[in-house]
Amino acid sequence: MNLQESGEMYLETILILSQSNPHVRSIDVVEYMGFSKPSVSRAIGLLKNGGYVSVDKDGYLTLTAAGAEVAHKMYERHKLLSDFLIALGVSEETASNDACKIEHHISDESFDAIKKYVEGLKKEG
Amino acid sequence: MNLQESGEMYLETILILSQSNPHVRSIDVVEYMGFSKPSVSRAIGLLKNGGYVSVDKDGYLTLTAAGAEVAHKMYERHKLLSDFLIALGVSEETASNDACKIEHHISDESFDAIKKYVEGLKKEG
DNA sequence: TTACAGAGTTAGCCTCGGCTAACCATATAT
DNA sequence: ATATATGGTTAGCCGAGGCTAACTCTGTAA
Repeated sequence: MNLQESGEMYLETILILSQSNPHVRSIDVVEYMGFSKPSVSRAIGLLKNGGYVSVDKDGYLTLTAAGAEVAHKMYERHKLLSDFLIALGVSEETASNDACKIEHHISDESFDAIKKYVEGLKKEG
Repeated sequence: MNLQESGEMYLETILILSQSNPHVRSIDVVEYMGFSKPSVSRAIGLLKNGGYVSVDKDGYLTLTAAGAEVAHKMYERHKLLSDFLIALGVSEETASNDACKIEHHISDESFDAIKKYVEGLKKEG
């Protein structure tokens, strides 16, 4: 299975929800992402099939090691790209929206470069 | 007609080709983008239909005012985002590839913020 | 026990944007 | 005059990823 942008978004969403919810179900993903139940159902099925998510008998979703790796990568990118845009004067909402799109398209090389830059900014104060 | 990412790419490509070619035909777009003739044919048809491109009797493509506006916007974004990434130490090739994707997803607000930052860098030298 | 609400699945539709195969039209070269 | 190369179009396939309608469970409440 080749993870597409949408797959990455689902994984990141599960991670985010698991930080505030004791359990994450498909219906939580439905509410968070604003997609229909069948869309989420299929997407989760594909991620499960691809070894990114496991689903227990109660319908609780857990990220596998592979899924967690992707989710954390996207989440880190999201936070850092947001911070970066905010540092340049962009509003929080726009920064978050843009980060959400860019995080799936940027290369490791570019992301790492931006990361170093942002960390440099922090040190300078 | 709502312009998608792919439409923006076609328009930008026509602009780029028109800077080095006396005339731009669909076949030139085919070679530049690496897509099949039918894919380009349909895409150009849609852009023509949407009022972004006009095609004369010899098959020469011209951007309309609306098409040129989009193309220049994308081209400016592409150049500036590349420059920016290069300034952060990213290789030219990666910078260009990433710019190519980001240019379609970033908001005006974020782009303008990055633009100001890059222009600031230039002044500082 | 019957009914209803909540969660998930199945079936099938739609758009976007690639693709191939095959065809058409024109222009040049034998 | 016929053959071939070039450029473009038509028809139709495919995967990704949304959607609705309608179904199936399951658990709780009347």
